[in-house]
Amino acid sequence: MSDRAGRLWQSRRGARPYHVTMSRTHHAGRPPTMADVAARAGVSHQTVSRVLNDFPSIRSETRDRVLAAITELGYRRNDAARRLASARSGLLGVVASALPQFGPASILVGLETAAAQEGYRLSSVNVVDVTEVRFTAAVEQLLEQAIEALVLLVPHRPILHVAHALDLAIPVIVVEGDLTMTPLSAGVDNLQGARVATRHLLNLGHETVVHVAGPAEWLESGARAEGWRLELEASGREIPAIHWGGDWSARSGYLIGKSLAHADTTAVFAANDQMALGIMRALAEAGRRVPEDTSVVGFDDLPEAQYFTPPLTTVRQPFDELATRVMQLIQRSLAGEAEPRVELVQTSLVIRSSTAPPS
Amino acid sequence: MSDRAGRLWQSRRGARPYHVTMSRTHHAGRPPTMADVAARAGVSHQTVSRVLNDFPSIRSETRDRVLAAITELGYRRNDAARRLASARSGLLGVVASALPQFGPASILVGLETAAAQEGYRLSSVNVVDVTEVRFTAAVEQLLEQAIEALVLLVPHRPILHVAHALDLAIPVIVVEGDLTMTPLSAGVDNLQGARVATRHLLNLGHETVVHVAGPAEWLESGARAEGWRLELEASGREIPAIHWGGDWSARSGYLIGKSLAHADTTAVFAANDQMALGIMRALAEAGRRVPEDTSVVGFDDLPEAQYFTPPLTTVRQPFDELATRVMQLIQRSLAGEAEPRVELVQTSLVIRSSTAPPS
DNA sequence: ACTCGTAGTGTTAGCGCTCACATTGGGAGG
DNA sequence: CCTCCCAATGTGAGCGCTAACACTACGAGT
Repeated sequence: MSDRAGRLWQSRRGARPYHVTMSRTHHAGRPPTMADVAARAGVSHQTVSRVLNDFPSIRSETRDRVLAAITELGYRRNDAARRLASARSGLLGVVASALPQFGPASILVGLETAAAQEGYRLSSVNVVDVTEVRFTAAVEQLLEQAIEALVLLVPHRPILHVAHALDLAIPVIVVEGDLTMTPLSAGVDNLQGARVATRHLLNLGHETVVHVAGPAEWLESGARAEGWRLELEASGREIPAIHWGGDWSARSGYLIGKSLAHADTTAVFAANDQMALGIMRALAEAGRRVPEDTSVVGFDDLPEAQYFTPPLTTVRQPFDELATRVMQLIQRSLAGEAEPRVELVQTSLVIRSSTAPPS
Repeated sequence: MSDRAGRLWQSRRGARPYHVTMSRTHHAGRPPTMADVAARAGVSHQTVSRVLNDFPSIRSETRDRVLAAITELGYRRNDAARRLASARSGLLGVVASALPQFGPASILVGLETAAAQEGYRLSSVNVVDVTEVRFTAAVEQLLEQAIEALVLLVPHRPILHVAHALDLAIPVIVVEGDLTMTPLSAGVDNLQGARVATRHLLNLGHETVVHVAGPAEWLESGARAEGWRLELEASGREIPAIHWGGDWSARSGYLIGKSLAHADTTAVFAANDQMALGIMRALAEAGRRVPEDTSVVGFDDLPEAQYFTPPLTTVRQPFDELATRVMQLIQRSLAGEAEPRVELVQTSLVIRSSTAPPS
């Protein structure tokens, strides 16, 4: 008999560095293998394998015997051996750069769900400081795991150039990045979203709209700024200088917001909700009311945005749908479909109380 | 010759289900192995292995030859084979349940950083709907990957009982959970934080404090409610009924906040910042000013909390430090130290403008 | 009766690594 | 000058699984 029934086995042999020598003698405590299960069930190891992999032609009585043996021994399949023998990892690699942010985190969770439905799992790495070295190391680490596709949630322009230069043999899907640079990409239609936001403010009667942009190296920043510019241009309005220096944080919005609190700014389009929050705070402290004196629009539609003071008019990003589309791209590409493809997910304007006609 | 130099290799053999038959014939396009590198460098495969694993006794000229061969062939180590042969995964498993939330996401990122410094990698699974079945499946999936320790970022009471019953042979670290149930756990000192928050309000002169709790099945909810209760009790104050029904979201705070907008509530302690935001919104809509009519304290210190209207007084959680402590627990346990241990990270009260003496 | 197909199972050979041990060639110590 | 040791490298086995193919029994078709 092995350990007590139902014990969940797990080797602890491994708790040492690779180079430390150690006897390989099979001590009684090692986790059971397929051969152990096979012996106990009175079948061959291959039959055990077939049961575990849901092959059709197994007598149900045999299957039951195998399953019973598995339970009795507390057997658990060794994923490393499986991957090695099958030359399949079933793994999708994800490199992310701002996981504590609502957007990336939501996409990651959505992707994990979508991947699970197709039998894939995720292996993700968060790159804290986004440098070429760190990024390459992250990709390298994922490739050693034999990921079958790579998803890039790192919308930094320089990094995407690096990614492009890697020239991998697996599909690479860029999410929220430059949707023209990589064959496979998916993203929110930032340009359209920014145009709609700007148009909303113009329709309310504002002469022009000021834009507080995100960090310049993020591609979304560029797309949103471009959408804003295009819409102003299309309406023949004056195009104010872009306020750079934002880093997505409320704090940066607050800092920029302070400089915005002069009388002739009646409408602000912020590149995300957090910065919009900071801007509204700065305006309030300067004695300017939102929306009476200044209208503010954000981008993202955070769950909290509805409860800001005032509730924020913003552009909603459908993260779950984006995740689904990414998974579709991966599957198509894995199935051999080679054409470049850009999945553009549409945003929607959520009008709340932070926007009003100029007074 | 192989492909053009520098090409990053990656097998595509795998893009099919496990049971689909396929020839194993070595086509020219397969990724290079250690043997290929060895042949090119004119050494044995073992020497290549030693170079890759930083063994000391390698002549530097040999090392250079091997490294050159690796670069020329675009060789990349096969992690599955490595794990199988070494019986080590170098993997830490993480089960999380609310990744898009700031707290869990921050801990995960911090843990990934801390783990990387010790040569470990993370394999994480997010459990979207927290049921026993889903949770067990997540753990099972991680165990198949031969994780060396398991971190539970799932502070649901029923789930932790399940986890306890699993009886794993690897260290299990519960983060933010019941710090008495599992031998190894780490968390923020919710009780202390809640007491300090409550005391702050009492010190301002409030008669008593109302508590809006988080979801009952989350252990943090209980600890924060308990801290609040203890502090009121210690001061001999009336203990109002707890407002349950919150789910951490601003929306739930808003709903509860509506019922709070009657005149005799002068101080509210919310179990997190988002709910505090919702409460403040509801109070504002009911014509009650914060902090003049009602003081509000949150918990978390989200980066945005400082820019709420009014800026929120709240309890800061040091997520990064928590992650570091978790890693320390893991290492101690992996090193064989067996005693139960609870790492309690101290919170700090951040006083801003949402609290004031009653008027 | 004799193929033939097929359901159900077993046998064998790797997958690409690391481990343990074997082997070589100097340089230090007697 | 011979031994011994150790640095530097090689050889062989095997980790636990899946792929490919072999095999058996049995019922259907002719």
